[in-house]
Amino acid sequence: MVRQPSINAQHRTPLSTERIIEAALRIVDGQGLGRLTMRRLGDALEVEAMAIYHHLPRGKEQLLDGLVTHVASAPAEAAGAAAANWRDVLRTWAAGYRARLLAHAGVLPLLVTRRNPAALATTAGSLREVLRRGGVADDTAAVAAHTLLGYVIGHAALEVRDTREDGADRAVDWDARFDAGLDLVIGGVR
Amino acid sequence: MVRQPSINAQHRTPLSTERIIEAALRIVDGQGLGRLTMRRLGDALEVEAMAIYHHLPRGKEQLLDGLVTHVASAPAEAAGAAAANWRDVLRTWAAGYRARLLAHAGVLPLLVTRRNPAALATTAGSLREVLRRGGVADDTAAVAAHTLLGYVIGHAALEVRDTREDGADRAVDWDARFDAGLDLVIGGVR
DNA sequence: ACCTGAACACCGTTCAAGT
DNA sequence: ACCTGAACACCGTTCAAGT
Repeated sequence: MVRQPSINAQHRTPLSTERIIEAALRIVDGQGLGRLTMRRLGDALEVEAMAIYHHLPRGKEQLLDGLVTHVASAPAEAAGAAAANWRDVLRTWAAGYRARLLAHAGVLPLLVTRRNPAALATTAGSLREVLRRGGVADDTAAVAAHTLLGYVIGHAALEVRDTREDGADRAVDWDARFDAGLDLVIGGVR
Repeated sequence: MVRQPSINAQHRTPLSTERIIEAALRIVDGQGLGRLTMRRLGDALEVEAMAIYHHLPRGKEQLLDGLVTHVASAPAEAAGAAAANWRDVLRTWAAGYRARLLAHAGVLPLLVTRRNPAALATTAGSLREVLRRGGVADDTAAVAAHTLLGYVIGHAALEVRDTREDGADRAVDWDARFDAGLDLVIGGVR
């Protein structure tokens, strides 16, 4: 029998980096990036704000880095990319990545900063890998990977801002728009 | 003869929205967005921070909106776009817009927010116009305009973060990378 | 090891007051 | 009309102290 730790006001389930990042993401998704403060985050975790520094010594900077990693690190699955059509693999990845960015739109501004460059590099690298395994030349693969990743991020930015057509207030079918642009980008790779 | 207002400690050249925005952009470009505070901006303008509110009643929100408009509103020149090759017109616009975004990289996070949607809409509209005058069908033009604008913004984001290749520390030739991606996007439009 | 409480140097913004 | 000064309710972070 495993000894259960006694739970009371003093000894709660302890904080962890994961729990902190998840709580922070919940605040950003629900209330926006501007309302993510160390004090509010502490409240959400039922802890004093200063307790967070014990787990994230670099403070808020490290917290934001964690959010970027959590949202932006979503590499394409290279498994079986040689067998399957690599265009379909990239299309599937792009759809998922777009959904991810839109679900956490509040994190988008952080993705566009100098912070935490490794997060996006991993994702970009996985796209290159899919292309190379699909038989695309190295140079072309590098260009296509960055073009595709840039397109998905930039398009998500336009969607979030809901850029209207031409000043007219005609609504845009963003799903169709994204797919058409995606075909344009992926279709151009050879 | 026009009467010159006397200039002394009391009656300096008065504040204006333009001067405020320009000073703010200088701070962002030189020290980063995080160091743009109303108090520091006041210092730069040799005025108390509270004086700014007289010109920007919505305060910092309005200040940031102004920065976005100043940086992101750079429409393509449609003049003579029918005569000239529209692909060249778009290529030239893209190069200029990219340079603009990189010169004011600190503003990039603001471009990716819900604020001030009109700024980007104008730019997107001008791209559509260039395409339509070049004889591209309406639907295709709308897609291509958003794809191109999304690509340029997203690519600028990748550049600012200096996404390394694949985890290796091999440096990327961003100029060449951008041009190649641009050809991919523009070349795909028909 | 993990968390708290008080304190410090900042923020954005309001509001009444000065010229 | 245009700007100032004091004040308020917040920030992020430090540091010594508690358990």
